[in-house]
Formats: sequence, structure tokens, C-alpha cells
Amino acid sequence: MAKDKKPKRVAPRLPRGFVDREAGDLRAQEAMLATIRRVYESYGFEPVETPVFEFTDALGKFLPDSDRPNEGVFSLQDDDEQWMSLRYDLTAPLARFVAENYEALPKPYRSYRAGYVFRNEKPGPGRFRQFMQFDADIVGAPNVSADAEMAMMMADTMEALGIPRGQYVIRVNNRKVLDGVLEAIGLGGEENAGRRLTVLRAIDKLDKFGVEGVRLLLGEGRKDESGDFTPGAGLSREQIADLLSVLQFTELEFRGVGSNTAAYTLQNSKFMTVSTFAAGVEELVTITSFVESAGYDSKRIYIDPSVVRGLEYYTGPVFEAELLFDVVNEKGQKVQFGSVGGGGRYDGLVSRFMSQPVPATGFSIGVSRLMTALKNLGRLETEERAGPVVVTVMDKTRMADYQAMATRLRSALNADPSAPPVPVEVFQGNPKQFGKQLQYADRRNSPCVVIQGEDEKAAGKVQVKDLALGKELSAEITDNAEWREARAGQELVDEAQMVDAVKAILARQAGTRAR
RNA sequence: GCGGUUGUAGCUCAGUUGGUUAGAGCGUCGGAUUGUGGCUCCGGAGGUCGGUGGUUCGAGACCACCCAACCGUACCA
Repeated sequence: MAKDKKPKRVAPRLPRGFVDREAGDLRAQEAMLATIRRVYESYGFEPVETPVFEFTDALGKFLPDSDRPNEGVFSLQDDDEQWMSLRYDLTAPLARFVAENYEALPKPYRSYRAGYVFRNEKPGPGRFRQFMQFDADIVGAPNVSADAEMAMMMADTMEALGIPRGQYVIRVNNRKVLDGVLEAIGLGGEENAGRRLTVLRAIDKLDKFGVEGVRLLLGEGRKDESGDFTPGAGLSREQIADLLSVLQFTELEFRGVGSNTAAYTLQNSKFMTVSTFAAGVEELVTITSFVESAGYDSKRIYIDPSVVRGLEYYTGPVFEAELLFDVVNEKGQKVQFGSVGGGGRYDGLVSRFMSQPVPATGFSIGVSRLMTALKNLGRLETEERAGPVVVTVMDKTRMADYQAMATRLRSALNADPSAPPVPVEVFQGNPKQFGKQLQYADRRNSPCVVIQGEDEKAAGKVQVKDLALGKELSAEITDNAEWREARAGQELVDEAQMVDAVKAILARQAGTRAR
């Protein structure tokens, strides 16, 4: 009866939307961050780090109410009852940092930072509740030249990461353009705030649903494939036509060819009589001229009036980095990818904390998402690293000798600090069965092992075994006894030549990999 | 949040109109081989059949509710 009593074990599991990440991913991410950092540094940005927790009110709109304190964000109350939250982006914390250190910082203040952010919402493919962003911002620069620079830096970053020109585009718009059109078609004023939001959300869905889908969302509403109905904005046929004319949907098909004409075309729009609209268009024209004279054509930076971005705090130019190639997941399905980064001007964000206006512009790269895409493009070092050189244990009373051999190898193989490290380790498991040691080395993707048993010790020699060579030879041997007898890839050398013999094996394998 | 689909071993799945003790492949661990990885062979461990309640002589299967995952959709600073 005691046997049915199982101890209740804790299930090893993670909350949804959180993932463990292993060596390959971490190394790839490290390389990616270094690349991005280099681009940002080359533009004069300097790093800054802020904590993952902030007071909730400093983050912005998500003041938790007592019913749903964790809606959207992860929040908890400190000892003194004050609400704090995990940051959901890196922009709001930067605004707080700048406001708190305003006097000490040089203006304009250029800074970058990478870090995890947290959102308490439903995860999906490529969407997690903890993910990394890599931001750059200029605070205290009021002119659109700063926005143009951000767009250019974003384009440079894409290419530095190995995304070829033509496979990505930075789409640029200005919030004032859409605001102006909405005003012109009678959706201005406080009373229409709700409908404006619905309209902007509809426009944001252009990539996903196409022109016809957006037309439905602007009008009556749209039914999705599960039969669920999304109510529309209820605009009239004329209002929709006006809106669509500005968004110039047809031109999207020609995105990435020729020079940027969109901003100039907008100058002929009938909405130029609306001052908000005109101001937005003029800024886009200026940005166009800046980027074009710097040599960024529309294959890289494209003016696109349908870009919406976040609805909350952007006040002027907005931009979005989009990938133009298909991304396929592990199951071979094509994935709706959307943007891998974006940003814009947020002139109101820092001044929330201060009595004076502080203009700012910046952008954010979704590191985790972009990494998935780069994997697809084969631009990420996914190739497995060579494992450790393993010093095996034949006689456990001689551990000290084996440790000494490992030390000798380790320092000899890692003499050049600028070269990638060559790991060397002594087998630390149970040495009783020698086969297990080789199995371990095999699983660690070890290039070679060093063996010294009684016989070798007596002769002052060591066995140096090339595991990759052995694997090749094993293809021709089917009999186990023969395979064991062959000791494939093995070489008996003097103790003094151990280091050279190992070096020779590593060199041979490096050559094989390069081919 | 709303709609749909699906839940059987670590993974992929089988399990007949409801019928004895729930199976396979892969993986894992051990052995054949106490000094040699791979192949092969032998053996073991691993299951509250997502959960609870119900119908029934009898439920992995049928019914209800709940939970979770996936897909779509909404929200997304």
C-alpha cells in the first residue's frame, strides 16, 4: 500500500510566455547585440541602464486599479503600499531617467540600452511575456533632422546585421498627417476620440488584412475566419475613400523602387488646407530630402502614410522597420511577421515629469523577434561550436596527473587572448566505465580526447584521439569488436608532444569546417 | 476578452460499436563490452489516459462543467 503513495513532486514548468534559452541562442544574441551596439556607438550614442522595476505612475497610463492591478503589466505593491511595475518598454524609463538627471546630462542626450521588458498579455508565436528590446534615443533635439538620423541609423543597423538591401525597409510617416486627415473628414475634436482610435487601429491592420480588410474595418466591420465579428468604425463611403486616397495603397506595391515621391505627392493633396496635415507633410518632405541627400533611397527608407505605430505617445514622425522576406517557423509554416522595430517622436513623454517641454525621438528594436528572422535568413551563427578537449580518467588515483595535463593543454591552447577560447576539461563523472567517458565526449561534440592508462604511463606516452576522424572511419565498420579494436582516429605520442598533437587535430578539424 | 480545434509515457502517436492488466516507435537508463564513441542485440524505468463530477454492471472512449495548449480575432504602451 505504501507503493501507491507517490510523493507529490513539483512540476518543473514555466509560466506561459516565458522561455529558457540555451547556449546557441545566447551566443547568437550576444553577437547580434554587439553588432547593434557598434552601429549605435558609431552614431555617438552612449549606454545607460535602468532597473526593471519602476513606480507604476512613472511608467505612464497603466495605473493599476484595485480590481485588475496586473492588466497588461506585472505590478506589485511595495512595503509602503506604493505600486511598482515591471517595465513594459525602455522608453518610459528613459524619460524618467532623463527627467531625474536633467541638469547633469548634456543636451541633446544620445543614449542606447538593451534590456528585457515584460508584458502581461497573451503570448503568441514569436511573442513572449518577457523579451528583449534594444533602444536608441535622442532627448532634447526638436528638429526632424534627428528623426531622419534615427531612420538612417535603423537602416544601417539592419544591414550591419546582414539583412541585404531590398530585404528590409524603414517605413516613415508623421502622426500629424493622419491626424490632419481625420480632422478633415469630420473626426476632429474630443467627442470623436474613440472613433479616431478605431480608425487608426484599422489602418494599422493594412499589412495583415490588405486594403479590402481595412475598408471593412473602417466601415461596417469584419468577420474573421472563425466567424467572430469585429465592429468597424462606421465611416461613410466618402470618408473611407478620402482616407484611402491619402494612404496611397496602390503605391505600396511599388515600395522599394525609385526615389521617395510620397511626401511630394502629399503636397498636392486637397487636405493641405488643414494646418496639422500641412505641417506633417512639410516634415516628411524635409526628412525625405535629408535621407536622400545622405544617400538613402526608397529601398531603405520609404515614406508611407499608412504607418501608425503606438497610439499612446507619439507626436510627430514615426518609423517602423519591416522585413520583406518570408519567415518560416520550425514547422515550416510561413509566419506573419510584422515589424521588427519602430519608434518615433515623443515630445510629451519627458515633460510629464517637468515644467518645461523636452522634445525627444528614438526607436526600439525587438531583439528576440529579429533574431528569429535572422535565423531564417541564415544570417545567424547557428553552427555548433566545437566542444571541449576531454582528458579521460583511466586510473582514478591519478586525478592529479590528469588535472595537470588539462592545465597544460588549457594554457597552451588559449595563449592568444584574442582568439576564441578552446575549452579543456577533465572527465568529472564516474570513471568506472571508460566507454561512458568517450560517450560523454561525443555528446559534448568534443574534437578530441586524451587518454593515458597504465601502459601509456609506463612508456611515457599518451593517446590522442581524433573523435571526428574516428566518426568518419566508423562508417565503414559494422562489427563492434572490430570497431573497438581499431581505435579509430587514435595516435600514440610522447607525453612531451601531447600539446602539438592536439593542436594538429584542432587544425585539421578547423580546416574541415571551413570547407 | 471572444470564436474554433485539440488534450493518452520526455517526444511523435495507436487504442475497434463502451469490455480483462492502456500499447508502439523514438528518446532515456542499464547490460552484452570491468581500456574505446558509432552499429546491433537484450533488459529496465517512465502513465491519476488534462481535472472534477455524472451516465453505466463496466469509461481512455459517452455527457456536463472546469483547466491547459494551439489557431484565428481583439488588445498591444
